[in-house]
Amino acid sequence: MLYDALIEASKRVLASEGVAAVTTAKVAELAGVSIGSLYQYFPSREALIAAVIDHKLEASVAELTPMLVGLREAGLDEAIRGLVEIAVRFYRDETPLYREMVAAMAAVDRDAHVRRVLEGFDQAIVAVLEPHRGQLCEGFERCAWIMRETLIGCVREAAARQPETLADGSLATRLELMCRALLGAPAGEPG
Amino acid sequence: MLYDALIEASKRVLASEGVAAVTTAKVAELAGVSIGSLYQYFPSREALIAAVIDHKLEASVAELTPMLVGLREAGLDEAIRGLVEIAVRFYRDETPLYREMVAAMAAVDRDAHVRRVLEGFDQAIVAVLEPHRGQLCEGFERCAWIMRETLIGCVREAAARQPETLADGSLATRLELMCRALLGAPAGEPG
Amino acid sequence: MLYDALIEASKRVLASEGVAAVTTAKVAELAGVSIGSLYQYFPSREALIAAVIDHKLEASVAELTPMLVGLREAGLDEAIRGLVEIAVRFYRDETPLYREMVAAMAAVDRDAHVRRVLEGFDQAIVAVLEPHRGQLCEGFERCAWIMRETLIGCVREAAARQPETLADGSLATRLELMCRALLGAPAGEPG
Amino acid sequence: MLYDALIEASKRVLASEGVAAVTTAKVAELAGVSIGSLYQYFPSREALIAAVIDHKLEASVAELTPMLVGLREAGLDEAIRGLVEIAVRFYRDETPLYREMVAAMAAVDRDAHVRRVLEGFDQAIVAVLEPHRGQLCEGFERCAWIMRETLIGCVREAAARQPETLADGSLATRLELMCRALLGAPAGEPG
DNA sequence: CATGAATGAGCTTTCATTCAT
DNA sequence: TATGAATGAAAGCTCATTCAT
Repeated sequence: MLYDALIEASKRVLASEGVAAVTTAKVAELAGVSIGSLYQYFPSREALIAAVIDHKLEASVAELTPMLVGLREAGLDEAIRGLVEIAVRFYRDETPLYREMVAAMAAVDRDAHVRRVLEGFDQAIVAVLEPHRGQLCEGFERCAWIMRETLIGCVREAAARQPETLADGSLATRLELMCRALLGAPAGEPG
Repeated sequence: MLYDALIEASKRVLASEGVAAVTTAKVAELAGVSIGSLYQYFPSREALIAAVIDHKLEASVAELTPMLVGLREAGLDEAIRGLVEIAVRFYRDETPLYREMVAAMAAVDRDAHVRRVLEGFDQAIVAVLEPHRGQLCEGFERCAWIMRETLIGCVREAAARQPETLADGSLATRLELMCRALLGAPAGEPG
Repeated sequence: MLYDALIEASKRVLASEGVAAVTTAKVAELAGVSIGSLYQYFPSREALIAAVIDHKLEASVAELTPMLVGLREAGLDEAIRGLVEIAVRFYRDETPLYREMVAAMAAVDRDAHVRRVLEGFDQAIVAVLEPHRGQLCEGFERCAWIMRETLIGCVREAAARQPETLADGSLATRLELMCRALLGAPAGEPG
Repeated sequence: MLYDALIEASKRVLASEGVAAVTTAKVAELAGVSIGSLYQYFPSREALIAAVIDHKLEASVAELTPMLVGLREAGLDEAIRGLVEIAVRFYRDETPLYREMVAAMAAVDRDAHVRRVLEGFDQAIVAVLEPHRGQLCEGFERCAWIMRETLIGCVREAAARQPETLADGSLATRLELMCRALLGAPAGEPG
């Protein structure tokens, strides 16, 4: 489908050359499509970029949701370790695309949508921790966004500038410690 | 000096309208300078934007360094609390400019310089904690970047989407807990 | 019939938005027809616009001819008054469409056809005056186009910029005076 | 001056090929100027076309005003003959440009300006006739636009389709008769 | 015949950059 | 040095037209 080809091409250009390089002509050519066709699927360059962002966010949600749901059955130790692991596995490889997506959002204003997706993640985290509320500090639900921001931010930074800490698991260990402290969870048995 | 006027004008446009709006004509006019003159100080638009980024980073360093140096005398509790406080005070208000600077960096590639600045911050943090190494876990020096990323990331996100947690101090409290856990510091007395 | 629907849709767009807005896509949609079908009835956009012009001219001829024929029985006074009246009744309301048609003709070149239609009108006017040739100046037949141009031009201008002169009949009175003078007709009894 | 070259080039394209053919690229090339420069003098294609119209109107005013002023000293016969003559001399050669200007105005909306210019002409006509008000019908001032419309319209039509009536003076004779009748002037001595 | 997705030439406009003054 | 008019490559977008279904 041309629509998908255009999204795919845009994503490729975005990840490798940045928003400014996402020109309608380049995307169309890379997708093997005429510019005219591009404009039959997207009313403007802005709309195209917005669609790429939305698309990527949706894909993230679709990929992460089942993983998070799977953790609802887990014990507290496993749950925290699982959340950290998901962050690592997921954000490790996406760094360049995400970096450019931040720039793209500044140019296209998808803020409302992004916020909705992030809140969805926060709720999913809360759902994972809920069963263990007895072991957690009061108001732990309001910490979900801090956890999410810390996990994603650190994994991203690690991918870009401290890759060995991802490979040897040392980052994961540190993140678990931080999350436990944030949630008021008792010290876990060494993973 | 014309150079400074141009940097200042660029920063203003960047912060309020984004990288894409930083055109040579607009910057020159805002600086009260002809475009011809702009090109006498900067070889290209890219160079101008890069200079703006560098300038802002240098200013951050200049502003934060004395604060960090001041913390070298402090006790561990005070030190940790102080680091969190610095992050809050400094990044709370800069969110829009930083957001646009991320987009700008994606377009101009200042990575090496950014890395150098960040490493400088990490070393400053280590210097603050050094006196208390007996109370900290082994290898705490290698945690500085995690701390830095967590503090900056969370404060920025809070400024953008959870401002009340900055006002009521609840974010600061949580961040302190996380930092202590990260560093292996003993539980502090309630601040 | 699709043909008529397309002509009708074109005329509507032409009258309300001007030639430039007459796009094949818009016309086809308004006619409830696919663009593909449009091209089965008209070889090009030009041909479509030309057809619209021709259509409108034909309709004018069809509507005015019986009125003019009706005047052949009339006395001279009545004939002149009738010619003025026809111009007023007919061109009063068509101003916007005619205005756009002038622009359209400049873009499509229907000159030969227009000329033929206008000559038809001139002959019809002559036929109305013929019975009274004894009361008219020599060569009055060669004045028909002057009469036609004056009547149409003034009524159109009045409709656009002097509407009250149409309502109170003052324009009609003046035009009658002018026509009489043009034709060398004796001063008429006040209508 | 580039400004004038651009106006001139536009006028040439407009007169010979119509509004639709007035593209920024074509005008710039014909003027021997880059498109970039065109946009330093005119903010848009619309503005360029509007300027061409305004320019032409101003030129007409500048050319006709002294002729009209010159007629204020004249006797009634001479005045009427003079008004007709001015119309003939002036509009005889401009037909194609005026034809396209009508189309252009429909596309650019200069109506207010055009109206102002036309009213100026009407006032100038009144000023020419004023000294003879004793010989004219009551309310002759309100006939100026009818006179103007008739003269311009008929000369234009003659230039396009009845050129011999311009050459042999027969049109002028007829128009004088019509004007006299319109104004209620006594029959003039044969010119 | 009818459809409408696909095409691409061509239009308007912007903006980084140059260079004669 | 400072200026800003001039440049033109390149971007976003439209729309007449075609053609496989």
